[in-house]
Amino acid sequence: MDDQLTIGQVSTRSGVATSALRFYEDIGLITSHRTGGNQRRYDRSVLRTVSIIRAAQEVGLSLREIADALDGLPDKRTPTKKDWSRLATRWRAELDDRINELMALRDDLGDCIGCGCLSLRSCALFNPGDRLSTSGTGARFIAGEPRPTITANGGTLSD
Amino acid sequence: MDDQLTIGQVSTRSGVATSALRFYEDIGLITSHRTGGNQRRYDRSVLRTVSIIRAAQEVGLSLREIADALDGLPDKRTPTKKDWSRLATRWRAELDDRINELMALRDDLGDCIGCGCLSLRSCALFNPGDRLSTSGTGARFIAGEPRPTITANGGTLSD
DNA sequence: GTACAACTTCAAGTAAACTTGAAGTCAAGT
DNA sequence: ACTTGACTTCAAGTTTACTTGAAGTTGTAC
Repeated sequence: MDDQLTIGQVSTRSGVATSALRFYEDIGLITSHRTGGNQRRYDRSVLRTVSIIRAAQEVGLSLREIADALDGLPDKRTPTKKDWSRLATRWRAELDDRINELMALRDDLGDCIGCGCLSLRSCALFNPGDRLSTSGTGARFIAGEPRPTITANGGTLSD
Repeated sequence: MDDQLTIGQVSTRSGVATSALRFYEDIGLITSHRTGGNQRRYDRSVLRTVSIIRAAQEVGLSLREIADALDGLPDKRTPTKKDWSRLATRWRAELDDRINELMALRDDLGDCIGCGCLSLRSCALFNPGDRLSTSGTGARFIAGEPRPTITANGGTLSD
């Protein structure tokens, strides 16, 4: 009946471990206030924020990026309908990019399976240079995936 | 003119840092032999293996999973055309799954943008339980993404 | 035959996103 | 009042996929 939720309740309802919730708070993704006895109490709106965090993670964003997006909101931390709409629109675009990348890779794989391209002369999969140049502009590597330190020369592999 | 490649040459041709190549060798993904002076020399086929490793990573597999797949080959380590075809087929299926997941998420995002579902009653994005039950069987979480330790109860969030 | 880039090993560091454990405090039911 | 589960902090540990650095060796071009 209380309008405030304990960390355990938030955990149960959101499916996110209490340790993760504390961690999110440490890095400023969510906020809480405290009881007299120093226990956290959460506003119900934290459930929305946590859901947004998880959705954004599934899109492929790092917590840092999510925090930045949330910090950029005019009225901090608890996104309004409009805020959410804007975030969703932006994230959807990133998601589109990632989907397109994966579909291109899938096509490559399909070609490889069909053409027996282990001879590799014409296989896009075996030509990193080609891949990079054909997947358009924008982020090429997903978060956490380190960029290659040396640019591939795109040389074809001889069999 | 030598048929053997130094680690630097493999790095340049594959776009993979020398430190990464040594690391791959440490964990058994690739092999080399040594010169009299203890320097690594690679067979040209290592380029194929490295390409496969990178492609598989892009699909979302961990190095451990890749190593397992490569170890499972009848004639270890350097996949033949047929091996490659089989790997590619399997990985393409995983890629399909991941793409489908992301497209479902994209649709959810699209719905959210359109419907102003911050009231959240009907929004798939805000209902982890629904998401899990609608995305079919098979791997639900990509490699490296830790499983939630507590299962979501799928409760809807009140606004 | 010497300079110098490229190589060697090994230990330690890095980053993200958390989890685990210890040692103690709080809240709620009986 | 007392028990017990839920909570607190803080430091350290975990995993993946590498990178960095130190200290020394090799290969090759001149």
